[in-house]
Amino acid sequence: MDSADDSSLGPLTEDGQSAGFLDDGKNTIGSQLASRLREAIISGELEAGSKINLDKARKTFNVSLSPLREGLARLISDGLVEFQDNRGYRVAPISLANLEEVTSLREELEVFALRESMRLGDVEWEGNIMRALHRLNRTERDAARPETLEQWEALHREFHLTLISGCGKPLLLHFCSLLLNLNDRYRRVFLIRTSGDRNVGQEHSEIAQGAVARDVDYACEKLRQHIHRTGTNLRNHLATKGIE
Amino acid sequence: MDSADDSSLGPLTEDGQSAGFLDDGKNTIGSQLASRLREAIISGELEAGSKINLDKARKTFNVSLSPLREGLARLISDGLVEFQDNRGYRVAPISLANLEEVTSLREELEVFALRESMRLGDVEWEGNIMRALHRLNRTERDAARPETLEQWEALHREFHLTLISGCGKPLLLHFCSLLLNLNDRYRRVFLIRTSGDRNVGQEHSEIAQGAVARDVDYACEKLRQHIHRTGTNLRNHLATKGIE
DNA sequence: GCTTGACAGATAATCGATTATTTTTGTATT
DNA sequence: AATACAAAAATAATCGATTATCTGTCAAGC
Repeated sequence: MDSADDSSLGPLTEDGQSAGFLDDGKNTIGSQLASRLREAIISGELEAGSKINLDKARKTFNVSLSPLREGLARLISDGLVEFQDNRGYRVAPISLANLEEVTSLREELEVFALRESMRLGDVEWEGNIMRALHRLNRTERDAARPETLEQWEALHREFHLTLISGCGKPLLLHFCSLLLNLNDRYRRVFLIRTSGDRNVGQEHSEIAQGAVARDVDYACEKLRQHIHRTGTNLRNHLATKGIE
Repeated sequence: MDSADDSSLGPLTEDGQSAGFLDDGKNTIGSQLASRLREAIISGELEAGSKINLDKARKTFNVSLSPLREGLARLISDGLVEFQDNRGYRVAPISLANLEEVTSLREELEVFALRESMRLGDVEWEGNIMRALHRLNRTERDAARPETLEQWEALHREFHLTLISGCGKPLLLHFCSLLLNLNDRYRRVFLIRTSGDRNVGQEHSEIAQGAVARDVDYACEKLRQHIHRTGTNLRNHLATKGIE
């Protein structure tokens, strides 16, 4: 059938969300579900485009409809789930067109946000960048061990968000965070190894150093190229798998 | 108390949503609520920053919690409602900083979308612009008659969305639509008359004509100025009312 | 007088059951 | 065989009641 393969999705545990943000520990079931589902979608555990059967999901996660809908509603804001009245939810599909839009918008918005951050960011912002860079570059990605991939993805996301965190524009940050989610899904679904002619670690370093040195043109151009190369790389992998 | 003043909000009627988009008529209560609440927030009927008491709202609209939460969840995606676990919903607050961000992002995103539309848009896109422009310029705004204001707002929104509708980037359109919502709320809450030195009708005409003539630099600059002036205008009104 | 903690009322979250809608299946008709 | 329709099954939406959490109040202790 068309249903998402959720066979490996266990019931909810009490861990809440994982990544670096402070967790007030008072999460509702709906919140936990949102985190759990977000990770399941971004990691590819739930297949892109597949229908989400509420009844099955309810049983899988051992929850009632209310928090399930609650959680799914949040993923709609994230662009990871689509919804139609009386027809339910489905995992947002992937496509070449979507990937290209995500890449194009990242080039536009992330670069704009970086420019603004360089204009407004303070010393703490600079420090946060250097820390995020260091942690990222110290983490090895080993395709054989999935937990290192997850770890790397989290730190990579953190790095990109930190870069632009000084821009003072909450809405813009929200948009960028959303685009990053969508982008990361492509990378994780296609389990990309960076192509031979790239040294991603160095690319990150150049961006970061340009940023803290306030060399606006340099840093922005490096970031734009970084995003663009990732897009090209992913596009090739998509083409290989025959996705249009 | 802190609760939104919903005294004038009646129970749900079966009208569905109003503006020019095709309505499949099969809307759920949650959908209708979302439209109803969106309009209530943008029009200022629900005060910015006020708490939304679920129980009162439930009684006001004569619905159960489930569709109420459903509707509110959608407004979160729209940036019109904020939510915190176990602490409920509140109408998104307004502030000078938020207005400035909205203006700034509109300048960035709408102009980008217009540029892309001019690159990709076809003759139908051009036609849609001219129609939207004509309908907008034919509609008078009379502060004495609220229905003309609503009408004008709907057509104005339609015009701006049509301008950028040729860009071929659904996500970008979504962002712009969201920003337009936020922007329109400021205008409607502050019931702006355009300042004397502006002829908004002419501004719209210039943008539209530049767009269909494919004079990229001209049209984009006119649009940017148009957005910027609106921002400045609104900022002054905000300052007058003592909002920071 | 000020803080702390227990209680009560208010509010939000969740559940299980019911209702509405869609989708599938089977059958009769052309 | 293809189409159209009707009944049945599957699925989504909603409801009313229950449970969990939060917030304000008041009294006891310092």
